[in-house]
Amino acid sequence: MYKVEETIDGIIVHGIKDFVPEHVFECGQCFRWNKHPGGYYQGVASGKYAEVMVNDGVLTLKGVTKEEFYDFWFEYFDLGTDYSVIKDKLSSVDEYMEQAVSFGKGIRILNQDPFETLISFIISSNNNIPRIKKCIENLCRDYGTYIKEGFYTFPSASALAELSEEEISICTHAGYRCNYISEAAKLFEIKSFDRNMFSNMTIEEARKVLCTYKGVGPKVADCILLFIGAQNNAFPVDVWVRKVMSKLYGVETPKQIEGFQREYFRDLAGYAQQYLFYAVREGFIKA
DNA sequence: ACCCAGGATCTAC
DNA sequence: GTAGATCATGGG
Repeated sequence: MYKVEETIDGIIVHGIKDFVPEHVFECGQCFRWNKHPGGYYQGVASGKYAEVMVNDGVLTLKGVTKEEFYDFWFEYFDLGTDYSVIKDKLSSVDEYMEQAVSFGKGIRILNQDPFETLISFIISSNNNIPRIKKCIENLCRDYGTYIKEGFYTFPSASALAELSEEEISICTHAGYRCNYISEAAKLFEIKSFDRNMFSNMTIEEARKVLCTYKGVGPKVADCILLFIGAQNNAFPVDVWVRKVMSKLYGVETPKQIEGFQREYFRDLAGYAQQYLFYAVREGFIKA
């Protein structure tokens, strides 16, 4: 399906479709990838550093071996999913979706690390993306493992669990969320979760479990379910999506939105949400 | 000084 | 079960 070749400092993958790194990394699902002046994205996922570039159907991954690609990056970038099918279906839903999909045509929903996603989206609540990224990078620099100059792993649950709230506060400046981070890390040590566990539950059950972690409510729970790749029909509703739902579709309350998106987007709700969120937040769709 | 950001929690009804 | 106040932080 894909042809993979090793190079002197990484690999190249042929036959790539529907993959624009800027769309993938800037659409709000992850916080630890940044554009390098050299034109590629660099970042760390699950303890592994990579440089990412896509040109004419060829994915270049520097710092990655063939083995690491099959063991990890293939799933991380969701390369087993054909986004052409998803985009065709969503584009035919209505004109807003057609616009949103055309704008974010290179989005792929990543399969991210559960604990990192949990903590990252706890930090995201009532916060803006630049600050979220700073909080997370501070956390990684102080309590993650050094990889190379300027790059660290995301801290383990046990590393964060043994910190005081004050230590977390001094490090992150995350305000009242420091208590949530501390409590969630401690609970995760006792009661962890993964993608497989939540994909074998109904979405309602999975949400209920996630909301037992302090700082996780309905919106953050859906972000976690979607961005660890457990539930493709999770539909996170933040201030931007709320605006879209109100102005484009005339649904207001959380219950109205839930009922509408389920019926309207079905099993593609998560993808629909992400195309809409990206297009609205970037000002391509006015709402 | 005020408003906002990928909201959640706590309290009161 | 649901409306309202409150929660730290930094940027506009």
